[in-house]
Amino acid sequence: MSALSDSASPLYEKVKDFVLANIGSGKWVQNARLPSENDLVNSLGVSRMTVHRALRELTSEGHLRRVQGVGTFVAPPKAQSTLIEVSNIINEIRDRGGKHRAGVILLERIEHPAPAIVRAFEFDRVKPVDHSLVVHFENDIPVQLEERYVNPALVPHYLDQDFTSIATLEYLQRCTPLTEVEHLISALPAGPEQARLLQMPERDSCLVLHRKTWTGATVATVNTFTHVGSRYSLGSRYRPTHKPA
Amino acid sequence: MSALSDSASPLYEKVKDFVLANIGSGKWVQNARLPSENDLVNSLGVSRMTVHRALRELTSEGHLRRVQGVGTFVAPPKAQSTLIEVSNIINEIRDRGGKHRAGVILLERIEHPAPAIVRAFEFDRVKPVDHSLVVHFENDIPVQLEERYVNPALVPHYLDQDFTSIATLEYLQRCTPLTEVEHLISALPAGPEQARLLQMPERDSCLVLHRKTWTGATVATVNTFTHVGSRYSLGSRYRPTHKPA
DNA sequence: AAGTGGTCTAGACCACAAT
DNA sequence: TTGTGGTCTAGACCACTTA
Repeated sequence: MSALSDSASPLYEKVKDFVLANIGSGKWVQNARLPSENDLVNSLGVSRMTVHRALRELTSEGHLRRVQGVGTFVAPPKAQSTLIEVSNIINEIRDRGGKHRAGVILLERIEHPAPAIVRAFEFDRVKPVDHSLVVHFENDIPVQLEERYVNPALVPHYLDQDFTSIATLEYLQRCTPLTEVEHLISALPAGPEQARLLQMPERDSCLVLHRKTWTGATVATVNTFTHVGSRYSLGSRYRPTHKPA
Repeated sequence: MSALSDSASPLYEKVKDFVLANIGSGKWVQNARLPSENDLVNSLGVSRMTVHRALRELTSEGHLRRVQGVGTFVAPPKAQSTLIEVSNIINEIRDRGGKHRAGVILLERIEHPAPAIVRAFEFDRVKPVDHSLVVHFENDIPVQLEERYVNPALVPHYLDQDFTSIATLEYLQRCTPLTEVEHLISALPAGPEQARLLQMPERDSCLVLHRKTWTGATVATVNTFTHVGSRYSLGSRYRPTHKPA
């Protein structure tokens, strides 16, 4: 009695499917104990290494919990969260097959930044920051307004790069290891400046993504990406595990 | 000549560390070809299964790329993306110390869903779906309109749960293993129904999160979460991976 | 002491790609 | 044909928990 499907997948995949099917059908409920490896070896007719690999992978995928000397158990449901991937706008446009163009509005070093900027960088006193404002076009239609404040102590020569061809995030990551990222997504009506630069009606919805990055305990960049609500959405597909076929 | 560290970790971990050290030091650069499994077996003095497990895990972690019949190569740096975590609204509100309340607007089984719904579920023919519409309040102010379409074949008795106390996602995950999630975030002006249910001015900005989930190849749920732009934003802080000492 | 999972080996067969 | 990675086995030893 094999109880394993007869498709042309590896044996350990069939064992994984067998276990997932028993969880999915409710036969093995949350926190229930699974048969031991040796039980599965006997009932499924495969070697222990194969059973072990299947159970090990299911454990690393979050479906099982294993305790040496005790047993294997059905794990509680996945952490109560799912993930969204944020890629850079240039790759996104190119992946869609669109034509990308960037227009530099402003490049400057601000010697005496406004209090809000100083606060965002968590500076203990006023320090200069570099500032860039770039519009990204997809097929000559503006889709994103990219505003960045960069800590020159971590990213030297930020203003000297070629903003029209290289993804800024790539440049930053070459300069300093970004160890932490904070995102905030909101929906806001367009103000006059957004409306002008993004060629959209004032008061129309913008999708705004704030991103703040750190290198260690130091704030590296403070960014605001403003998108035309009617022309842009942020998407992702995420596979917690991944099953071939 | 083992070249492996002598700490008390498993052999396959030492092999992984050995490989990562060679990549980290620049000895094996991007796209360079690694020694074959048999080479490593000979030079490191471990069995092929152990080498194979180390290389397999490094591949699944994104450090290597393997091609059957060809060889093993150093993978290009991690994909140019950062992640946003999406948690459920009830936990979010409670984490902020707010008072959560949910109001059920509609619970129904739709025997003949609209074409758009049938298409979203990727059904081959018209099948019934369960439908719920719930408003979530934070301190008695509406913040989210939660609309869900659920596949009854995967989630039996969906309409019978207590929508006011349990996070719906938790309930779903207890019923069926969600293997894939797709998100789409957009900013849109509020229509009449949104304005009424969320007590917001019409045409004001909404932050809309679409979420579609799968169990294997089957669509499990199709959801739309609509938030008042001026009262809600989606946030997260992310720390890229780090190695345990 | 008995049962659990964790690791490791030696050897085998296979599918695949390059030669 | 040769070499690569992919899988699988049988058996072994170990560390750990429970009784």
